[in-house]
Formats: sequence, C-alpha cells, structure tokens
Amino acid sequence: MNRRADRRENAPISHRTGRRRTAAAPARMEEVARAAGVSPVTVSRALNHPQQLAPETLAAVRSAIDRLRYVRNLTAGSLASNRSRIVGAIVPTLASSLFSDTLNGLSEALHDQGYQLLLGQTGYQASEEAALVRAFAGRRVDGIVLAGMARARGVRAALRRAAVPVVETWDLPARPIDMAVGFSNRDAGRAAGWHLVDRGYKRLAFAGGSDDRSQARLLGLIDAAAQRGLSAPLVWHLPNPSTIADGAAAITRLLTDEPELDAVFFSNDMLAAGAAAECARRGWAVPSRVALMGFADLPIAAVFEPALSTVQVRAREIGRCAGDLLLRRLAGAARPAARIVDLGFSVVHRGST
Amino acid sequence: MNRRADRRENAPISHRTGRRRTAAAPARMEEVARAAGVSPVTVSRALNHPQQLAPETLAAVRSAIDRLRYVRNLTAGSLASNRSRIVGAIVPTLASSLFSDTLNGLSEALHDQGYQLLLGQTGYQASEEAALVRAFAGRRVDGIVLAGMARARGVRAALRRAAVPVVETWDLPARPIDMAVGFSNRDAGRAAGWHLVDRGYKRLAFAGGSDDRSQARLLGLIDAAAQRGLSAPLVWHLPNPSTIADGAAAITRLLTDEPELDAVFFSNDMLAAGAAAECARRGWAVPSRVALMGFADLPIAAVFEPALSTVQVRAREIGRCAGDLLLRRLAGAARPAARIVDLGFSVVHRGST
DNA sequence: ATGAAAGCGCTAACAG
DNA sequence: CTGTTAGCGCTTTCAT
Repeated sequence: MNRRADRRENAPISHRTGRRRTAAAPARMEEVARAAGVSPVTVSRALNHPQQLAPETLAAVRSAIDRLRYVRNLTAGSLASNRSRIVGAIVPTLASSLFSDTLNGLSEALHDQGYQLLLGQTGYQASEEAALVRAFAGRRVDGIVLAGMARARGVRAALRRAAVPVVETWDLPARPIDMAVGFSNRDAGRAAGWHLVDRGYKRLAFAGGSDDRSQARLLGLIDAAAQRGLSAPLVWHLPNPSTIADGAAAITRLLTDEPELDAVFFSNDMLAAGAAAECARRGWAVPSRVALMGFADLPIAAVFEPALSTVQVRAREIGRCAGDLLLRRLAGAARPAARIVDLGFSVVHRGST
Repeated sequence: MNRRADRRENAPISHRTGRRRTAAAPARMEEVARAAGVSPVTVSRALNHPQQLAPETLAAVRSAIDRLRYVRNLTAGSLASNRSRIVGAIVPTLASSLFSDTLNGLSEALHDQGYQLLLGQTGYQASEEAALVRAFAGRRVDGIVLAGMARARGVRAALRRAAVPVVETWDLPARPIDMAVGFSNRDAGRAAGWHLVDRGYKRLAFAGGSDDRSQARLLGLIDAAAQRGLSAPLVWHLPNPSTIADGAAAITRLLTDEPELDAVFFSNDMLAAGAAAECARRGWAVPSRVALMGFADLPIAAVFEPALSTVQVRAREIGRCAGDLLLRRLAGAARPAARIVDLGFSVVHRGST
C-alpha cells in the first residue's frame, strides 16, 4: 500500500480512497533533493554533516530547503539512526519550585546541544515512576534524568534494560545506577540539626513528607539529636506534595501535642512559611517560643518576617550539571566508574532560629 | 545493509564489522510473534486494539511479551502511523510557579490518555519560540500548547504549517490560531485598577515585565485610571523572569522618584512580596504609606504579613483544560469554530491594599 | 564529494 | 479473527 502515493500523487483526484485529508503532505527529503538536483542522501548530509559537502552543493540544498519550507521528519531519522536526541526527565511533581528549577537548568543544558526534553511526573508514586521509565524506554530516549533516587526494584531493572545513560539527582545514592548529582540529604538534615542544637534548642521536631529525600533529612536530624544527647525528635508526617496550609496545620498540632517543643525542622520552606504565618496569627513568638527551620532556600524564605533559616541547595545547578553529564556521555565520553557529583548545601541562618 | 543482522544474528561472531556494541539488541515484535506462535501484526494488535483479538491469542501474546520483556519501539510506530502521541508545550520559563502549575495540569491531562509531554522554554524570546515550534514540528508532535499568545508572524506561520491542533493559553487572543484557554489579562489589570481606585488610592504605579501578558495588564490598569479621571500610572519595567529582589528594587525606585505614589500594582506576587519585604525594612507602612497589589495568587501572597491583595488566576486549570481540549480534538472531535475558554480571574482583597 | 541499495521496527490496508 | 503485503521518511554502509 503506497499510502504516500494515495495522499500525494493521487491526492487531487483521490479516486481510490475516500480519505478526508486530501491536503498536501509535507515535503520529504526526496522533493528537496529533486529541487536541488542531488540525491536524498546529499540532503541528509546537508542537515547532519554539512562539512562533508562541497560548498555549492550545500548552498543549493539549503536554498531548496528554504524554498520548500522543508521540515525534516525527526521520527524517521530517529528510527534509522537509533538516536532520538530526546532526554526523558522524571520528577515527583511540577507543583514545587524545587524540581521546576532543576528542570529549568536541565532544559537549558539540553537545548544548547539540540536535545529535547520529555517530561513526566510521578505524583510521588513508585508505580508511576516505573510506568514512565517504560514509556520513555519505548520512545527510545537517549538518556534519563531522575529527580530522586530510583529505589524500587522494578524501576532499577527497567532503567538498566533501557541501556541508556541515567542520572539520579537530588540525593547521592550509595549504589548509583549510573551517574548522580546532588547532595547528601542526610548530611543536610544533620547540619540543620546541629544548627538547632548549637543554638540551644533542646526539644526538636520534624514535619515533612515521607518521600525518600525527606526521610533522609529526618535521619540526619535524628543523628544530630542523638549525637548531642537529646531525645529523639518528634515526627509529624505530611502528604506530598505539601502546601503552605500543611505547614500551618503541622505547627499547631505539634505545639498542641508537645508544648515542650522549642524547634521544628520542616522538609521545605513552604511548610516553614505556613508555620511561621500560623505562629504570627496565634501570637507564638518566633524564635523565642518556637524556632522554625526550612529547607531549600526558596525565595519566600528570605523575605518572610522573621526571615526563615533554611538549608540552601542548588536546584538549578543540579539540573544543569545532570544535563552536562548526560551530554558528555552521549557525545561519546567513555563510561567512567560511577560518576557522582556532590553539589553540597549550606545552612543559612536567619531570624527564625 | 541489514544492520540488524549484523548486530543480532552475527553478533556473537561479529566477523563482518568491528562494532563495539555486540550486546543483544532489544526484542522486536517479530521475536514476540514467533514466541507466541502468531504473526507480527497480531502482536501489534494486542498492543493497540486488544479487543480485536481472541482472548486466547491475546493471552499468548501477552505472555510472550512478558517473557521476552518486550518494549515496543514507539518511534517506529509513530513513523508508521503518523501519530506520535506526543504533545509539545512551550513556556516562557520554568522558573516561575505560574507556568509550572499549568504544566502540572497539562501533564496530568495528557498522562491520563497515554500522551507524553515534550517541553521547551523560550526565555521570553520570540526567536526561541519559533525555533521550538520548528523543532516540535520536526518531531511530528500531535499538538502544541503555548503559554502566551503567538504574536510573532513567523511563529504563527510555523504553527499553521505544522498542521496540528494548537492551544494558546494565559490570555484570550483576538484572533486565535486555533484554540485558546485563559483569561483576559487586560480585564484582570482593569479589575485590579478598579480595586485600587475604589479603595481611594489616587496615584498609581505599575511594575512588571514587558512580556505581552504583563503589558496587557498594564493597559487594563491604565484603563481603570483613565475611567476614574486619575492621571496615568507611573510605569517601571523589569526584566523577565522577575525575582523577589526586583520587587524590592522597584518599590524603592518608584517611591524615590515619585513620593506621591500611594499604590503599586505588580505583575506578579513575587515582585509584590519583595516590595512588601523592602517596605518592612524601610519602615514604609503597607498599605497606609503605599498599597501593594500582586498578581496570580501564589501561596506566598496569602501568608505574607500584611497578606497581599492579588488577582487569582487558575494556572493549573488552564493546563488541565488545554490538555482536555487538545485530547478531545485528537480523539476525533470536529474542529469547531475557534474554541476559546475563558477561565476568568478574581480579585482577592487582603491586607496590603 | 556524491550516490545506490538496504533497511530501522512498526502499522494500515486489504483479503480471507 | 488473523495474515500478507507494502510502505512511513530517514540514515547507514559501501562503492565510486
């Protein structure tokens, strides 16, 4: 069935089939080749390896491309070359400035090299993560960036089977699948804990999501408390993605359940901001009644009154760096022994602690 | 050149070519067909039109798929069927919660129907927008969602040539390319202006970006001032994407240049928050010295002290609705006369005005 | 520096 | 309900 012929050569007449779409199909390489007086391969070369062509040939092809408004079909190219020039990114949610910033950096890095970004969000569900990896594998993406570590067995196996470079971000896995860029959430939580302990707070609490990264930060906080001989922090779990309102609810509940509390570490700044606002409403002085500490150093943390102490992480750089690592590998760099980039974090002391 | 044969049948020996990648290529439909004792089309049908197959056949195919861990090559499928099941989205930037929320909604809508999202950011540059449309057209995306209207001639032409459904979002174009979902930025600006005027403010200013949508809101503010006989608002342009720090700088500059000012409308809440924080630092009472009004109703607006008056828009719903419109069209709905969905906005009065 | 031949892995049309 | 046939539009060898 020469379906193309139906559409093109016979289209005006359309005697064979009653197709609706009689409109002209877009130009193919062959038309361009004919217009330029060369063969289709030459057009392909003009697009992919222009330096291989004689200048006049190249000019003729380019002019034909412009005249015909030729738009190359990259799908066909991907199939033939087995390279899609697409990178898949999987994030827990887009409803959080954290991951948007990472995507921003990643998108920029990829764009510079003509790669494109296929995006999926998991809603913090491992099953969705596996489904997305499978879908991306089906699309034959050239690489995959994950926000968070792939812990579920199925996901790791699917990633390995996809046989493409993978970058895990936002944490430093002990056994990375391939590459990783981020920081140690546990160390960050511990640093936050030390900060609180060092400032004299004695009865700590944690409020945050139950995703792996938040849990790692909680472990760090627990480490810090234990190291200084304090009792274990009180823990309040929140659903993901968390909102400002969750922060307000959390602080109310925590201080009601445990009036002795003098410091709370939230797993992100939005939560801490919600808590700070609630404290203001209820007349609980911050930090004298209770100290509040956030995470991520979102813009909101700096302008809030009292300004929120937090842990700064470099979300955008994580994305940029992940993109660069991937591109370097795709450009042919040999696979080094597991490559891990630690971008670190820093505790930011402000008025709320 | 049976390249596949080189890799597969001769791979262990590899006498013909010195290829590096001797590893097994992933299974194809044909292997699955053989394993299931059917022909390749039947495998294709098991995947695409399962209800067309006899239950036992379907079961046999599915079992073979599982056993071989077959992952279908969607690139080949797209080429053959001329449908990619990919939707392209173009946003000015990912570094703004506004568009992330829209993408969140869009991603969800698409995901429900097995479509995937290809993402590009323009950095607020029309030339990038055109480049992305071309790139997406080359990928043969099934539809395109734009955040903002396509005003540049080249972009509109490229979109028309792509011959796919297009949804413009975040404003209501007078002459939509195809479909649109959003709200009238000019009306929103006018409503904000009325709000300020009605509360007795007399000397207004505007601070915001110079993208089309911000400009439309400014026009609305100008309308409102003119309608009530006030002098034209003072205008302070900021670069995109704007930051909290820009808001702080803007308020300082505006009140220095024009001490008579009693109200400022910012083109987003981040700017307004930065301004509010700066006012707090400088001891300028809000709203008695100067009233501040934001835009978008980001979470920060509600928890700030004083809470920021703003204009609420439904960023997430815009994405969701755009996705639904697109999917309906892709599912075969006839193209109606230009479809425009006005999701509206609402003025939110809080402490800052 | 250019061309000819041979697929990439899948799906649509048609037949049975 | 299932199979046969014929491409989708491009890139890759290999040859000249």
